[in-house]
Amino acid sequence: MYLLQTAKQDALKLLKAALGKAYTPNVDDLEVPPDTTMGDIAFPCFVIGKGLKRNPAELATEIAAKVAPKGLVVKLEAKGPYVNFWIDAGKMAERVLKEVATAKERYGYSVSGKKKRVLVEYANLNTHKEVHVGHIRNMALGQAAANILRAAGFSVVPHAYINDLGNAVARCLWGYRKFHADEKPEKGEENAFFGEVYAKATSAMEDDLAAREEISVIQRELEEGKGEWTKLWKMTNRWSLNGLKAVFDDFGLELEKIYLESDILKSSKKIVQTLIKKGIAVHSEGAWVVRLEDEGLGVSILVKSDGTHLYNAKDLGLAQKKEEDYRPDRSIYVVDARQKQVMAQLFATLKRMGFKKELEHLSYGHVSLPEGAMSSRKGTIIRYQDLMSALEESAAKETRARHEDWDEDRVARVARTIAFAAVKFFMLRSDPDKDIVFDARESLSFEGFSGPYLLYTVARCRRLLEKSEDKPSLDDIRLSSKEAQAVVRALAVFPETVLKTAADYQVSRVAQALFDLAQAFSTFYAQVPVNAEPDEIVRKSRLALVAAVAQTIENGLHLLGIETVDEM
RNA sequence: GAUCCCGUAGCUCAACUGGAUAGAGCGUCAGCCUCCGGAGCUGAAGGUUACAGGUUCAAAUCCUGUCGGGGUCGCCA
Repeated sequence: MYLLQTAKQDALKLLKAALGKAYTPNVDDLEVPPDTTMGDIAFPCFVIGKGLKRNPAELATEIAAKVAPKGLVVKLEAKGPYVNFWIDAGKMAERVLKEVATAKERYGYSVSGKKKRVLVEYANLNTHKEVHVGHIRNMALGQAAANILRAAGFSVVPHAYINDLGNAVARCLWGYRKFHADEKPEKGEENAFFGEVYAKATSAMEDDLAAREEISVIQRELEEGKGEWTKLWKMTNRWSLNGLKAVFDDFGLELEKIYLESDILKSSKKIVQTLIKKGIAVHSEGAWVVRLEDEGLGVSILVKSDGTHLYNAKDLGLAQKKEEDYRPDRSIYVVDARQKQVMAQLFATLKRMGFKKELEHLSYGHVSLPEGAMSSRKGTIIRYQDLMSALEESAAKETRARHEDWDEDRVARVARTIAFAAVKFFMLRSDPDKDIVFDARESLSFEGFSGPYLLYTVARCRRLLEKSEDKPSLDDIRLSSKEAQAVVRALAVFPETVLKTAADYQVSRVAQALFDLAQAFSTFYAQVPVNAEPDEIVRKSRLALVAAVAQTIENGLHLLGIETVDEM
């Protein structure tokens, strides 16, 4: 058990002793006071005050007077309607530093997930389209969620589902033959190339009924898997998939499996047939649909009137395939918030099919630009490759200026890490469910609440340790300054942050906790000497603190899918 | 029209899910490198939490309404 949990248990014991049978408090009743001068743990007395028909402030005073501090709690005091508990600062520092030193790269981890198997579906990109900043948010979020669940003791299967059929693909093939026949995109340019073709095709077919009919024919041929169009598709799809896989590698995604729409279409069709037989899917206006109006979910179209299948149908096949492959306890879909209804329809349909697994839609908000929504027509899409090279270039410039003696290779390597830290942190630092405005200028600034700031903090820690002639020591820990204690406190809450986040996927909380820790450390660093401290025992204690900070920030960043550097 | 989400400092976001004095970053202003990395630190200014009611010991948070922004609503995902 981590320190803070133990301390809370100690506080609970005292409360139970004071309250007797009147009320049995649990961990959720405890809070963290807004200010450290008010202690480390707080128990509000409003609820029990109401139950006992007593004034909460009086109750708090009574409770505080009734019991004497014990265990990790060294002091308790009533302040208004709250009972506040202070944790023994010395013991806290000692235990936290030892916990970090013992657990190392697993500090913050737990076994609460009991190895339950959780599927995390994310990075659902489309072939024949481009990859842009919106997808970056998806990839960053999915990766972080998977890592955090794993840290909480779940057995996680991260995987992607690639849409490589469907109307968009047909549209793109049509445009390819019409405008770019026989062209082959250069390696690394596949996504951008198809993005352009797709955009061109879309505007060309807009007012062209004949074109729409042609595209519909193409799609049907693709679904049947034969004919000239399928031949062409096999080639372009390979190119496109290579482009997507290059992005996955570049972004550092660990996907255990990549499902392709084209592979599961067959079983999807079968499921639709079964649904029709069972009467769950019905014929309506030429299409096959599932009527979900009574659940307030409208109508889910599975098969269009031209006979081709929609994603609602294909996702059914995918769900079944995943069930066969993994028998998960829980399934999480990381999908854009705009598809809330579609996801709800999918879950509802699966339920009607008899699916009993826990299904969750981890939805995330839309990414827009300061000048408004991205639009391929207006040419305001920020492509993955373009953004990353701009960030890397900017980081390289800064790095070069700081390290004139570094060769270009080293500069590029570090710049790359900084660039990824910047973009991933930017995507993860705000509440997933909220829309965000992606300001390229801000993401290039590398200051303040940013990934590079955290890398910088780690680098400073590493240099301190490297330059020191001593090793950190845990034997006799002396950290009396308030700056050091603030750092210890920030270290102590980290495990709870991870655990909580594994439950609600609010990944931004981890980003925030790391920033709080880094800020506390920066203040400590500016105010308190480490290597220049004359007293050896104090010096070695501070070194231990520095080591713990570096370790914890690194752990947290890794959960967010961010690598660190020793120097920058 | 129906339905869902959102509205907090000039800008971008927090606020432990109903708790104590609403906090950060950017930007602005004023300081800090003869101790370890200034991608940093310290401080200041900046708020009627869109508005109006209501619920209760307590509301940025819950309810109702108004205004404003966005998403979705039968063949694109």
